[in-house]
Amino acid sequence: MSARAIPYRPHNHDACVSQALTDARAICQRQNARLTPIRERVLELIWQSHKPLGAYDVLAELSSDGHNAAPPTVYRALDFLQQHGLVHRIASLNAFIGCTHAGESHTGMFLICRACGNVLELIAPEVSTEVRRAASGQGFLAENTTLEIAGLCPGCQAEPEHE
Amino acid sequence: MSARAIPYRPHNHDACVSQALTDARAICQRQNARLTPIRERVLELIWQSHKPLGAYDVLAELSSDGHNAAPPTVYRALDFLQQHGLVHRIASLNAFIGCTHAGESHTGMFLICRACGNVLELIAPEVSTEVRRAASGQGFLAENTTLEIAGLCPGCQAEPEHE
DNA sequence: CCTGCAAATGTTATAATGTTTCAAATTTTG
DNA sequence: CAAAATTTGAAACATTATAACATTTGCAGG
Repeated sequence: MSARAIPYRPHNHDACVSQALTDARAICQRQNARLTPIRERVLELIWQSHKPLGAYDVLAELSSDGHNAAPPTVYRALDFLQQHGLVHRIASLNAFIGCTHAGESHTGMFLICRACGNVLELIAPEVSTEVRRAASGQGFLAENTTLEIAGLCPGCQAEPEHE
Repeated sequence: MSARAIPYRPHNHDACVSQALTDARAICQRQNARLTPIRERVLELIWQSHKPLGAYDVLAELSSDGHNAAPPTVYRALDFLQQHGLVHRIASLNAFIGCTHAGESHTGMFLICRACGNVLELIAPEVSTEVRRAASGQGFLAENTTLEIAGLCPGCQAEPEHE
């Protein structure tokens, strides 16, 4: 898997999207899962930026496509994409973001900039290790970790308080 | 601050509640914050168990008190309690739980049992350290961490799959 | 080919969670 | 006490998510 762009920095985002779609197709094929047009379109919409998108935002985009969709359509597509590790849900925002580590088994950790809204997904093995250790120290069997960190990205620390 | 009960194990829960209320009064006094009757009642309700309670659950309890409250009443009380570190919001559950470390400055980590629904709040300095390290490794200024771990508590691992 | 099953999608309605707004009451302060 | 600030009441509304059931589509086996 190739080097990854940093959300906060300018980059050719179209490349992110097409890479994500290519990866997704491969992953679904490998898993015998059907990346139907709707699902692919939702994935593409989610990937429009590195800012998480709400389900109803996706819905609105679909509508402006001319696709007359209802909420369940979107939620079902998102469920599918989550199940196959293609998108993540950000619980603290009720929103969804494309997985930048699809295919790799991982527990994501999300750095959410409260100023620009971009989110960086990070794999931090040392964090995962300590989390597991802390849980098992209590005899707790950890299955699923939600780790979301709100704050300021490098760019927004530099120029505080304006778009 | 005294030893803390473990949610998963039987304990005199009334003691938890009254301890929490006593602590809360002291903390609010110290901070010149007004723990009004509604706020105190909401805190008490949240503390009824070690399972997180939804805002509308609190609302229902208030109603059965005879108190005819509307949603904003509950959300305002919960905001206040959060602001003063007396309750936490569990983002992955849209629910609230009493803080078992009120007064101590901390970043909570929550072990959520998917079987019995109890939640243990944990302070794990090594985890916090690694989280900070991972964030600042990206030049990210971390302000607020959401760390919620779903899984099975010791008791529910022992007797799998029944109430 | 076609038939029948399973998976996916459409459609309508509704549930669950959370906020805005403005008015009234209460508490604090000068 | 009077003015200001905080808290609460109340109604409406916004947002997020799911339930239930009908319909269509893709596909395997006869």
